[in-house]
Amino acid sequence: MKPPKPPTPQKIPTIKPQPTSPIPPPTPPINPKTPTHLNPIKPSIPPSKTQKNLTPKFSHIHPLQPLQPWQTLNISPSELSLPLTFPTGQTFTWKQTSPFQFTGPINSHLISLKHDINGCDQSSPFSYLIHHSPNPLQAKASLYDFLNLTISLNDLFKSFSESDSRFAQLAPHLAGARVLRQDPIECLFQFLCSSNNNIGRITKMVGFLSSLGEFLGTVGDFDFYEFPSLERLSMVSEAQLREAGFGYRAKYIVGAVKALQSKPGGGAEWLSSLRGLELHEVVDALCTLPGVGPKVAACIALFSLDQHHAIPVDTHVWQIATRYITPELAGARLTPALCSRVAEAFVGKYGKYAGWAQTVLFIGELPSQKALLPSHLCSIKETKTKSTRKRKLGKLEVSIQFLSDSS
DNA sequence: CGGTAACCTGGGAT
DNA sequence: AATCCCAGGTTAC
Repeated sequence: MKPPKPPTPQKIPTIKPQPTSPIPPPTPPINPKTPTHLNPIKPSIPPSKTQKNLTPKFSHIHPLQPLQPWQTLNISPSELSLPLTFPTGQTFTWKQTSPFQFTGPINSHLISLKHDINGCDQSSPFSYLIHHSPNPLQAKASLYDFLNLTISLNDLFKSFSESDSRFAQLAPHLAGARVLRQDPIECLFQFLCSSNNNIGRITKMVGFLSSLGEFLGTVGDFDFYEFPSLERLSMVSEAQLREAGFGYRAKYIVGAVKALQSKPGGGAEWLSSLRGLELHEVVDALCTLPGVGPKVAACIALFSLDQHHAIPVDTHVWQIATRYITPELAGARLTPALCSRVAEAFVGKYGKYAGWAQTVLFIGELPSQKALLPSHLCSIKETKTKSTRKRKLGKLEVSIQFLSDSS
């Protein structure tokens, strides 16, 4: 039994600009001589081992005065599942703030979404609460945009199920798994943190970056910040990031900020302007940024740049593909060339919104979700060491087979 | 141009 | 207990 935690464990006093005024460019508040003073990551996550899964019992009691009461969202559960959308690796800034509630920043709004499973109208069980907003009238529009609600998940699922019987089997268990439409800057820096990394540490790193932004409020045990602008991000040094535990990704962050700031019209505008381009142009442009390769580029493209058929090919997707879509690649290793093969195969199978299908299938592969699926739909994940060994041994053979296949 | 090793870190498996 | 392996990869050789 432990006493209630202090509400603001995460703090970067040397970095945080004045809360109310815009950042004064001539006098950046960072003292580069004292990077060791910076130690925000550790306190951000309590040291106990069992903290993560336990949702606070009274997290609905928060110190913020809500601007307005809860308001209904006109969305059905088949169009949105909170647990299949927020904690599944497309955003790391939203947190579960009670059993059926998630909270996160959308630009400078801080919003909670709640699924009321006891409500009278189960066709429209969601409501939202604006904790903080410079313009509450605009918050709803921002929320709808963020949730990508102009796209009908029902229609997509229907279409995917027609193209793929396995998807049809999976679909009922993964209804409401939605692709968000995030801010491109926020999305970029989140996925810069993701390379060769695990969810827990990515979350900590993103928490660090976030805390460079304007403080928005506290909900449950979590502090929320507006994701920092490039200008604010530029105030943190590589040394500070390394000190904070970013490892080699520290130079990616610093480098990407610089590269973006050198773009005509400013990096944020440059990034957003990619929304109108073709996927290959978007990916090429993103890959010019340090730390952005094909995988990260696809994530940014899909999760923030309206590239609905971008396919981030990671190890999970690779597993799915070799099992169900391109079995001829089974046993081969994940190389860039094969990644694009897999991506093409996904688009061939699911079409224009293949990225959404990929997201659903990816979620189905997550250990947390697998537990909820009927066993016959679960892929057999035997002892890892064995399959890895086999894969390595069979690599040459399979590559040859693949080459002869495609010629 | 395709294949490989190195890269930071921390948690879990061996 | 020490080591290995892996995690939503990218880069440099």
